[in-house]
Amino acid sequence: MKTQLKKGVLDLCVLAVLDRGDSYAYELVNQLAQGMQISEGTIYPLMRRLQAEAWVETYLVESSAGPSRKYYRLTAAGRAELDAMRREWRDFVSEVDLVLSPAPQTEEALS
Amino acid sequence: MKTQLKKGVLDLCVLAVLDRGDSYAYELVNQLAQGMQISEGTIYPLMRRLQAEAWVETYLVESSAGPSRKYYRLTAAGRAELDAMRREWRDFVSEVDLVLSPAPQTEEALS
DNA sequence: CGCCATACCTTGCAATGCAAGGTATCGTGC
DNA sequence: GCACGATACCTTGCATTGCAAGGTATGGCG
Repeated sequence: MKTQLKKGVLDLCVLAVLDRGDSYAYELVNQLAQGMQISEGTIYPLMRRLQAEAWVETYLVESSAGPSRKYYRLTAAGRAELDAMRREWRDFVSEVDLVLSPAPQTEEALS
Repeated sequence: MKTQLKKGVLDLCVLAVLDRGDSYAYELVNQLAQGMQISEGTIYPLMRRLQAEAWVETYLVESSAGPSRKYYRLTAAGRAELDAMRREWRDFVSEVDLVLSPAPQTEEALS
């Protein structure tokens, strides 16, 4: 999957996944990696940004099969942002599809 | 419109517009700027990239209202690339929409 | 001649995805 | 006990690309 296309969409995807239930970075990578391809080097800085924006908050949970997991939970602000991003995404897709669709030829263009 | 979302889509949009007829950078900006917001600082490096990939070729046309225009014409390779990019775009949108759609809850998740 | 629109272009910055590499914890097998 | 793989965290440096800001040149108009 083309790297550039993902820019600006991964935030949305992560928030959407978190909206279905709390999770931690390592798990998020594995979930999203199935269809989207995303690596650890991407997710950790990303989660820091989301937290810096106060869209998520964290809590530690000890694991019986490795180090403690840092779980992320959507905040109210995060949920609001998710809604806004969903709208932006829809508008963006519409806009691009409009450009991609064959333009209705004008009368003079048909000569 | 969010800057990051455009990354990787502008190539596609420009190729799609050129597929409807030759054009020059200054005009492309004005056309795309209506819905997409794109500036000159973006288009000129972009056109150079497209040309470097041999997806477009150029020819000069003198204008009666300013300096000569550098027209861009899609090459056969450019048209093939456009088709490939259209498919990538569709797949990408499907993938993101899949993540955004509420996941079908599994039996155990419903406990 | 000055000014605006047209039309070209470059430089430097910001954002972000990723590969590569590093650290620590836990269970399993020897 | 100890090596090893899986789990889980993290950082550094690079590549790509959109954009603001600024620069140059042409042609028509007052």
